[in-house]
Amino acid sequence: MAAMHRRYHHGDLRAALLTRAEQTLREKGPGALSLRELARDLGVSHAAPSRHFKDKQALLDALALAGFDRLHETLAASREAGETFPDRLGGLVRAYVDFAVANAELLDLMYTVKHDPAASEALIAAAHRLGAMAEEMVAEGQRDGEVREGPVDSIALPVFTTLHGFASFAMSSVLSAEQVADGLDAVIAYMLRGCAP
Amino acid sequence: MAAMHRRYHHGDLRAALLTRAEQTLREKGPGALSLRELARDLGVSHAAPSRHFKDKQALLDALALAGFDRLHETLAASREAGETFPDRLGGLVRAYVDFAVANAELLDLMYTVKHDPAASEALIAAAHRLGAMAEEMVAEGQRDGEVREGPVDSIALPVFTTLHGFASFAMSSVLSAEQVADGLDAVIAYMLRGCAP
DNA sequence: ACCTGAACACCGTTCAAGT
DNA sequence: ACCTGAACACCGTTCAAGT
Repeated sequence: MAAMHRRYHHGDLRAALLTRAEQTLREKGPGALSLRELARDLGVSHAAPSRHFKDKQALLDALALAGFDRLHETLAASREAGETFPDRLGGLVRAYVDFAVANAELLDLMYTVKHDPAASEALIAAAHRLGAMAEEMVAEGQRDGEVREGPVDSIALPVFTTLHGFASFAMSSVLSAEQVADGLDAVIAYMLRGCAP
Repeated sequence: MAAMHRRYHHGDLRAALLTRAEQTLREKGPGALSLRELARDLGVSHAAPSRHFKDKQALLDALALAGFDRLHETLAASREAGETFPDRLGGLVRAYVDFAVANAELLDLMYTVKHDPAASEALIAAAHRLGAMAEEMVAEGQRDGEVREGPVDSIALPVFTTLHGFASFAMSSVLSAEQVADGLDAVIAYMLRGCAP
């Protein structure tokens, strides 16, 4: 085993790049993210990352996609807990906001305007999967008579919109941590008024 | 006048840099924004911009700040038109969404997570000025009995949040132009339910 | 005041070559 | 398959020097 010591990278360079990239994204911001530094940190030549990501944007896209997966898992888990529609909605909002605060730079990356429209297809699909969760929750609420009738979209879209808007304010520090905590209940109450039969 | 021809820049390099920067931001995206190219385009040495912006981030901040000013003007104008609260709210939403679609990259820049918390003070203040507009509108609606009673913030914050969330989806192309147009009325109706007495 | 020109330390990307 | 090393064309920032 000493023979292959430091020859090739330890197994999965791709995963190592993503992990390390997210770490520096969180600690030093998106501006400090450099492929060359990443390679240096991982003890690999600066050209090595290109085997796994065709360019820097491809790494950023992969990072964003992984972020959507994790957010999706988190929200799905929150949806399980909660007997009533208000409980489930409240749980969803809190989970989304918590993720936004804990992963501000990543969430920013996830929703950043892509100038190349074709490249963002997978990211848009991932966002739609999130929207679909809101739809399911609303539809379930309608079946139980806890949510007003009408096209699911006409309620799920505004709900998802408010959810994301609040998280967006929280992550961009337009709202302080205190304002987020203080405003949360009012926002949830308002959302419930918008959903009420 | 031929004597000063091409010696110094045409009067206001600072303003020229901002104008040109916003143009390339819109046309080629934020990744293509380079100080050196900007200087080249304006026929000035690559070190000249540093006289007006201490670094690249300072230029981006100035750009974002100017964006907030323009958005503020646009929204203030939309608020004048409209006799009833629903009319004024609808006008505000449409104005914000129009701005978001027409200036997606700029709005993204305006709300981008700044890793240096101190640097973004002025930007946060600008966002708060926008929030204050929502507060005024809600307070006015309360006086006229068109909006439910209670602390202004408990209604204005969710309203502003929904507003921004929808614009954010529109600009990040999570929603297509069609989905934005189709969803607008449902979102406004939902907001009004959240505000209703 | 405002700008130039050179210099420095970085980038991302590509490509022949190695194992 | 996976990585290296050198090369290329760019960056942002700084700083003496010019007018």
